[in-house]
Amino acid sequence: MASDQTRSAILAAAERLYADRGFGDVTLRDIVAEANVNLAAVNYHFGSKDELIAELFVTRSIALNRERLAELKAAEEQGGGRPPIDVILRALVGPTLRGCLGPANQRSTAARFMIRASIESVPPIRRIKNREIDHLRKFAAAMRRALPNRSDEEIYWGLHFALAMAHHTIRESERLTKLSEGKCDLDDVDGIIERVVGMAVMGLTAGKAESKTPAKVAAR
Amino acid sequence: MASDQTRSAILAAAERLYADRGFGDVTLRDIVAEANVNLAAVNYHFGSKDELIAELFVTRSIALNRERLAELKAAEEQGGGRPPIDVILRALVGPTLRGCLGPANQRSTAARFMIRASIESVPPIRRIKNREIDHLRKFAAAMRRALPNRSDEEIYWGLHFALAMAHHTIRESERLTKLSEGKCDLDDVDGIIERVVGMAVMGLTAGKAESKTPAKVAAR
DNA sequence: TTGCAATTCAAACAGTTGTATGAAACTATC
DNA sequence: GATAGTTTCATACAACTGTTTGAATTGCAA
Repeated sequence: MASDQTRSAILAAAERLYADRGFGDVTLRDIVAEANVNLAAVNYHFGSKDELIAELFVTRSIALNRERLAELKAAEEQGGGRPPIDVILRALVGPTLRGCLGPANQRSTAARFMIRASIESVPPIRRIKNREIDHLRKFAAAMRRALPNRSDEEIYWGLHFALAMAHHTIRESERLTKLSEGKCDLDDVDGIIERVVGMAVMGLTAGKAESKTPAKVAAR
Repeated sequence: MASDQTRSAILAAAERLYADRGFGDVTLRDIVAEANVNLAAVNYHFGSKDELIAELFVTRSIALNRERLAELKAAEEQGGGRPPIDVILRALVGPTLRGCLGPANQRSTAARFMIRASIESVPPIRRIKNREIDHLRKFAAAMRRALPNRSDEEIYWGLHFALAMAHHTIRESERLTKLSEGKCDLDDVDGIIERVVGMAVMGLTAGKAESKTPAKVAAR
C-alpha cells in the first residue's frame, strides 16, 4: 500500500493524456514520462495497460452516473417525486456539458476523458459499457412518469436525441465555432444546456400539452 | 498503369476493414491479406499507409458531398430556387442515414467508412477535413434562404443539431436498440430520416410561422 | 540494527508495426 | 524473340509497442 503516490500519479497522467490525445496514440511511455515514474510501475500497480484504462473508466463512469442521479433525485424530492421533463433532461446532459464546455481553463479532465471513452471504443471499455444501459433506463423511467401519454418509443427517441445533441456539441464544438464564424457561443454553457434540453423537450411534447411546464422554446 | 486491379483491390479491402473495425486496429497486413495482394503493394501503389487512407477519404468525401448537393440542386430546380427547410435538411442527412442504417446486408461500405472517419480522427484525415466546412456552408446558405427571419446563430445550431442526431443515431444504433428493447425500429430508415428532419425543423421554426411547409411533427 | 516486505529502477524481451530492398515475374514494343 | 519498363514477391529492417525480469532501494516492524 504505502503511499499510493505513484499509483495516483499514473492515473492522473493517463487520464489527462487520454482526454487530450485519445487512446490511439498514447503509449505507456508517454504516460510514465508525464507522471515522472518508472515504466514498470504501470504493470506493477495495475497489471496491464488495459486494466489501467478499465479502472480509469469504471471510476469516472460511476462518478458521472452518481452526479446525474444526484441531480435527478434532488429534483424528485423537491418536485414531489415527479419532476417535469426538462428538469430530468437537464440532469442527464448537464453534468457532461458543464464538464466539457465553457472556458478552456476550467474544463474537467474527467468529463473530457469520458467523452473520449464514448467515442473511441477500445476493448477494455467496451466490455464495461453495458452498465450504462441500466443507468439510462432510470432516466427513461423518470421521463415516462413525466410524460405518461407518450409511448415508450417516443421516450427512447427523445432520450437518444438529447444525448446526441449534447455529445455532438462537445465533439464538434471546434467545427461549429469555425462554421458559424464565432456566432455560436460555445462558452455559454448554460445557454447550450437550455438549447439542448429545449429542443429535446420540444420533440417529446410536440402536439400534446400534457406537462405542467411546457417546453422552454429556443433557449436564452 | 496496366490493370489497376491490385490498386483497387487494396482500396476496397481497406475501406471494408476500416469501416468494420476502425482505423485503430487494422494493419497493412490485414489489408493485404483481405485483398490477396503482396504487402509491398501498398507502398508501391500509394506511397504509404497514410496516403492510402487519405485517398480513400478524399474519394468518398467528394462522392458524399456530390450526392448531398445533387439532392439539394434537384430540390432547388423544382422548388423555384428556394426549397423548404425540411427538403434541405433531408438532402443533408438523408444520404448518410440511408447508407449506414437499414437492413444490414444492404448498408454501404462507403457510408460506414465515412462515419468511421468522422469519429476516429486519424492524422491524414484531419488535415483534409477542413473542406467539409465549405460544403456545410452551402447548406447553411440554403437554410438561410428558406428561413429568412432566423438569425445566423439559429441556422447554424439547427444544422449542427440535425447532423448530431443523424450521426449519433448511426453510431449508437446498437445501444438504442438494446435500450429500447427493440421498440425503436432502426431498420425503418425513412422513418428515422423524417424523425431527425422533423425534430430539426421544429427547433428551427419554433415560435414563428414563416415557412410554407411547417414542420412535420413527430415523423411517420 | 536486523530482517522482511513493498516498491522502484534500468535493462532486456518478444511481438508487431510501417517501410525498404533487390531479385523475380510479367507486359508490351520493337 | 530480345529488350525496357512495370509490377509482384519474399524477405529484411528499424522503430516502437506492452510486458517481464532481477537487482537495487526504500519503509517499517521487531
